Order: sequence, then structure tokens, then C-alpha cells
Amino acid sequence: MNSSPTPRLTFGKQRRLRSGADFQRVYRQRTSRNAGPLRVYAAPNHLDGHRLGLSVSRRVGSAVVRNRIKRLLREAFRIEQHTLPGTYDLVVVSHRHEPLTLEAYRQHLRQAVERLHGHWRKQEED
RNA sequence: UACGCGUGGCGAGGCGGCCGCCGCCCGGUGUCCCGCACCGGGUGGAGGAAAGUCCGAGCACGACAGGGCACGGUGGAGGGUAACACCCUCCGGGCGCAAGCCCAGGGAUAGUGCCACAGAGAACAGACCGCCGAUGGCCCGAGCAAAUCCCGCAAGGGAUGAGUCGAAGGCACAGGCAAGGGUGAAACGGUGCGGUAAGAGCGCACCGCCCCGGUGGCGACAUCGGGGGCACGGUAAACCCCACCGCGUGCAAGGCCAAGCAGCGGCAAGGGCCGGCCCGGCCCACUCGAGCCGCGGGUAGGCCGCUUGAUCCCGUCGGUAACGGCGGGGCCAGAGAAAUGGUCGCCACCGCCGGCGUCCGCUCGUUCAGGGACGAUGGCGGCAACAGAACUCGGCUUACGCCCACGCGUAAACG
RNA sequence: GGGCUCGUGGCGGAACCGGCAGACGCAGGGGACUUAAAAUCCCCCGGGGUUAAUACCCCAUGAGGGUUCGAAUCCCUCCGAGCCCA
Repeated sequence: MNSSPTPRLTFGKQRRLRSGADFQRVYRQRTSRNAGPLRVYAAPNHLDGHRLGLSVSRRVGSAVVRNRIKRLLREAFRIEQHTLPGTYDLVVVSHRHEPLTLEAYRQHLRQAVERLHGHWRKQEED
């Protein structure tokens, strides 16, 4: 059980990318990192927390498989959102693969965001 | 008990903790109010196939969805239904020992096309092998016999023998036949007896087929009687004919609001619409501003459509049934970058492994040991498969896990 | 969500109003030519069985079923690709 004074691990509408314009803004930064079967795009959003968008096309699998992957990715984001550095709008694109465990998705997500954070900090220094 | 058939049912076994998600309702806080955001509470939240998109509808728009052609679909009968290619009952045919299952199951005497290869012949067919020798012919020659010759006085006898004739026999040239062989998916009814030169519906019996009539049934059809020697190959999931049905497009339909760009061309006694053609009809014009159409350009934001419906449950009545009537009760996902998830525990259940106890129509002379059944028990693993609503229903089809229930059939067995 | 099109050897692509499947091209293998290679020419080229080898037989047009004497072709049901629409 988590006894540290972390904020609540919610994932409501304010934590999601909900329009095509949001997605286009992230894609236009052309900044992504791969991690396992995932490709994560990131753009700083200057809000009080990360936001997440998912892109899982029909090529990934059946509706059941796509649902499964998206649920696990949302759960991974929900748990990790306050331990990830910075505040970014993230878009996670899934390649075709068999669904992994929740733990695996958490590691992939954290690894990708940490790399992206490093990239953006170098951008700000330059 | 085994195998099989049919009908119906269920679709995460139950309970709980923690962290979350999407609607709606109520209260509070923030913002001037609305809306929105957040906090708290309540409540609802995937399927039997939600799937494939194979049919049928509702609904929406295209005048008011109308007639004909074209095109497409359906095809035993009667019923059910909003409708159907679905369902029910029945009829006919086929398969199965049976319970049962399957059938695009109208028309091939309206017409057209096709039937490769093989084969003699393939659609008012045909004669390769074969069968026949009745008829004609040829050979042959039992008989008759003109004529000639020889012997004899003569009667007469003998030889040759045109011809006549066709008894017996031969040939198979003409001809007859289509039974058998052979070819083929299919060869112009089948079996048997008679009949014949050989054969053949040539005749007869039975079966099949066709025609007519009676009876039963709403009907598909069944059945009985009479007649016809058979004239009528298959294919319509080939064109087609008949009967019936179908206007087109699909919620990305369509309506409203906001934002935004860039126009060009066509139309006036004409233009547009019912997306193919004709009819029939409608709208707008003839008034100088719009309208409509075509090409091009722009926007992919919000609201409505959007879930109360041929609805579900219970009871009752009608009907063989599908289903329908009546009465009572319920409201059961409505997102739009797409919600039902994650994790932990207890109890059931299943599989594997371990030891304990009891029992034994088992192996065995007995013990040990092994095996089996039952009971409680410890550990590990599993607790799902097919699969995710996207306008909504009715079906079909396909995928999948059961178990359960019920009704049957066949075979074996009954210590 | 809705509408439509197409599946034939390793690849492209014929045969599609039923009648010998795989024409033709590319790739591949063998041979000839050459010192060698390229180019050119000739032959082979789906799988299995059988055989010393040919011959021969069976299975093959995405899968399964149906109609037909006969199906790549006609009909039905699945499977898999691709395209279009606000």
C-alpha cells in the first residue's frame, strides 16, 4: 500500500487529450521515443500535470485486444503520472503486439518519458 | 452403460476490501448568472453472438414515393409476422437400422442455346462388331425338262444339258433387325412370357410414363377407375417463360448553430427534381435580384437525431404450433480520440502432487507390498473460451465454453 | 458505422457467357557459346505416390459445401487483403 503523501491517482477528463487539435499539436513537435511495442510523443503543456492520448489502430488487433491494451496503458499512466518528470502532453502509439503485463507497460512508459524529458531539458538550455 | 438424435436453458460460481472510468439525478464550492470545472452522495453501465454485414424492416432525405420498361430478388401448400430468403404445421422426394436429418422443391409438349472427349450414332439419331437368311440375288442342284448326240427296226434306254423350279444346303451382294457387345454422364421405357427368319410394345402381365374422369382435402397432394403402346433425353444456381415482391440512398442519413475560403461556368420561355429510360407529376422562375445545377475552394467545432421500443417480465385465454388477444408490473448503456478496468483476500469447484484413517466379491496359501473406493486434510496451479454496443429492431450465418434439464432412438447388459 | 472490389505456381499476370488449368513475362536450375563472365540461344520449372528413368495415378485456382456428366468459371457460407464516404 502506498503510505506516502502522494496526490490521488485519478484519470479524469482533464487528464486526457480530447480533440484532434490536441493530437496535432503534439505530433507537430516531431519528438518521440520508442519503448518496447510503444512509441511515445511528448510536448510540454505548462499545466499542473501530464495529459494522455492513445492511438491504437485496427492493425494492432481485434477490438478486444485494442481495448485490453488501452486499459492497461491508462492504468499504467494513472499510477505513474505523479512520478513522471515535467508536465507534458503525451501520445502513446501502439504497434501490433500481444498484450503485456501492467508492470511491463509501466516500465516502458516511464523509460520513454524520462528520455523525452531529457530531450526537452536540453532544448530549453540551448 | 455406450453411441447417437431433437428441444430448451446459461454465458465470468458466490461474497468482500482498496484504487479508478463513463452517463444521469441531487447537494455544495468557484466564476456576476447560465454553462463549465471540482468535491460529496445516490443510481445505471456490453453480448449470445454486441461479430460477419447475408436478408428483412423502422426512421431520415430525395415532390406527395405514383405507373410502365429495364434491372434485381423469391419459388411445394397453408399459416405466423411490420416484413423477410425467417419461423410453424403439412405435402412430395432423397438419406439413415431408427430417433430423425436434408432438399433454389414452378415451367424443358412458348421459344433459343449448349451437351467437350469417346463413340457407328447425341436429339424428329444411328449401324462398327454383331443377329437373320423370310424376300430379291449369286452359288448349288433333289425333281421336271426343250434341244443335241449315241445305242436300237421299234417301244425304249443312256450321255450332255439351255431352261424351269426352289425341296435340302451354302454366300451375305441387295435387304431385314436393333436383342446382345462396345463408347459415353446420358443411346429414344424396365422385367418376364409369348411371338419371329432374326427381332422389335409386335402382343400380353406387372412396374413406370402420358391423357381423361370420380372421390377425399382450404390446398400442396393422395387415392380409385378408365383409356393410350410410349409419341415426351439432360441442362433454367444457361438465356428465358410464369406468378409474386422490390423507387433510390443510407445516421458519415438528415436538421440547426458557429467558424472559415475564392471564385468560375451553365440556365430565361426556360431551369431543376423523382441518381437508367419513358410516362405521369412537382418545384422555382419569367419582376435583374436571387434561386438551382456543374467544377473548384474552405471547415472537420458544437447541439439535435439518440434511445419507450413490432420493448421486457408475470399471469391468463385462443391456437397442434409459429404466434396472437387481454390484465398487471418494470424502464434496462447511450460514449463520440470511444466508458465496465487494476489489485488483494475468503469460501466453493476442477486438475496434479503428498501423507492419514476406514473399507474391499482385486493380485495372493498368508504376511509385507501394490491397486481401488470413500472420508477429512496440506501444497501448487486453474477458475475460462469466443469475443466489446457506435441509429434502432426482427432473423440468418459463423466462432466459443459449458453444464444442466427434458424427451427420444439403436446396441449391449441386467450378477 | 456504412458502401464496394479482388483472391490462380516464388512474383506479376492469362484462361472467366462451364470442356486438357497454369498461356506470356520475371525470378530460379541445367546445358551451349566464352580463357572467364555478361548478353544471346536451347531445355526444365506446383506438390505427393510409384519407377532405374520415362510413362502412369492422386491432390492442387483463399477454405468448405451445392448445381452439373463435368466448376478457376455458376450459386451459397466463411476467411483474408484493398478502396471509397462526414
